[in-house]
Amino acid sequence: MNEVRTIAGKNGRRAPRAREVADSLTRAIHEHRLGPGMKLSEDEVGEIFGVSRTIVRAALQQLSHDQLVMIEPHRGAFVAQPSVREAREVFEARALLEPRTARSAAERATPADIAILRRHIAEEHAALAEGRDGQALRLSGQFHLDIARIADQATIAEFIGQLVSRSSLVIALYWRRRNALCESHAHDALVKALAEGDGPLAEDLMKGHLLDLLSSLDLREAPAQPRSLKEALGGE
Amino acid sequence: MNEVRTIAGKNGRRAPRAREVADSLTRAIHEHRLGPGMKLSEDEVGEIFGVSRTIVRAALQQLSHDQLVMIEPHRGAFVAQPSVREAREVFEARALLEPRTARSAAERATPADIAILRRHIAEEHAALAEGRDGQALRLSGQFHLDIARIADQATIAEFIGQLVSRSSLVIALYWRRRNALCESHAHDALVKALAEGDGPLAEDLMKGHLLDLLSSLDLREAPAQPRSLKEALGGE
DNA sequence: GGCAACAAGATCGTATACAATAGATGATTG
DNA sequence: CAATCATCTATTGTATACGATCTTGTTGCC
Repeated sequence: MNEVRTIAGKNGRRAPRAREVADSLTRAIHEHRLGPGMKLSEDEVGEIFGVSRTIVRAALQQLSHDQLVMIEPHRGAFVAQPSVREAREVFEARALLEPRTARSAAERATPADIAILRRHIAEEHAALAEGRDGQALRLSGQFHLDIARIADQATIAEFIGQLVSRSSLVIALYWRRRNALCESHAHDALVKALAEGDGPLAEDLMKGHLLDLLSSLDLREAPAQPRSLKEALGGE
Repeated sequence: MNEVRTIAGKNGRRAPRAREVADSLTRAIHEHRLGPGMKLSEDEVGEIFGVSRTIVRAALQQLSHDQLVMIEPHRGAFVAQPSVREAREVFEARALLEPRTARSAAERATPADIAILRRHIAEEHAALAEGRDGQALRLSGQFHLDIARIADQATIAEFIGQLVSRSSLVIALYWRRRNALCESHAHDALVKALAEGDGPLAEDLMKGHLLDLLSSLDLREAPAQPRSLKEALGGE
């Protein structure tokens, strides 16, 4: 848990630091450097980022609102461990939101938007090629968020952002096959549809892509061993 | 602004108080006792509820995440004033989520669920009859949230809860005709469809209901005079 | 008379200190 | 030897204190 500091190095400006801490933690969760069930002690996190517990608490509350961490009263904050049921719900919500949003995005996408998407996909491929699986996963989620933003729907984008985050936890818990490459092509096809302004196709592709993602999970069994802290240390 | 204390009276238990404060404020906003643009000073709110600024800050941050209040750095927290654009986004998101959710609810609703819905509708009518418009509005929103819960979709229910809250602000800003009765019948029809387990009908009714709601707003003009604090006081 | 610079006041941002609770450790007893 | 209970430590919940920043009222100058 000691390689989380990512952004924490310089605290040159005195901007709202809680946001920074929350973002760092969110990123760490997205990249699977923090796994489900890990305890986030206020003192510990505070020391890592060089801030007071006040800031850490604010950050953890934010993450709690995004359902990324569970705060148990008088116990502490833990990275969330979505149940099978929650996992299904997350993907059902995505199925409701994302296809139609992809269609809107296709109707509005500008060449600049397409360029950004292609760049993110390229980064994702590069990360995968270099074995930085965590970053690849995060960028893969970023792609979905980009589409929502292209659709020019800030509210829906916010929801999708939360869902993508939670999906990252779901994947950490229920992922079946480790060769995650399959979905890259789905993203490529989607970008193509967006570039051509083909709304209905984009909607269909997104719907199928989400179904593929869901079917690549193993949601029939128990939480795939909810790792406790000692287990995390024991594996080392 | 001094009739907000609703729940604050007795602080007998020492449960997580930030949640209580947040809930009270949320309720006050739902009932239009706190209007868009009102300033929520930390000291003031803290004094009203008899808690420290620490608690108030946590509560305000929660509301900020729900987009119910805007926190401007070094300025303070204000009840949000959704722009025309945000107002549209809120209803577009609802249009994506609620109809399908209503369909699911129709397929799962138990007699007990229907009873709860009918009870809430009855309360809503009663509140309207007695001129307690604010509570009627809140209960009207509660109805939509109930449906999401009946659909057994906690995640989507959470989103709809946020959207309903924001809708309350939108209504405060852009409501055109004051005779709010029209929608009651829509709710009655919806309950009927749910009771009969008619999913497609429920979906259609919900879609139409949301369109009606949207069309009863005046979203063509500027923020319908974003009431400043002095205006709020001047009207009294 | 209007505008700009300055000072005073208020409010927020953060850190720290204290109180309360949960969990662990060890002793004690059946 | 196992189970239970008391104490003790570690961590969270809350309040308060201090420093930073913005707003506002005033003053002086143009």
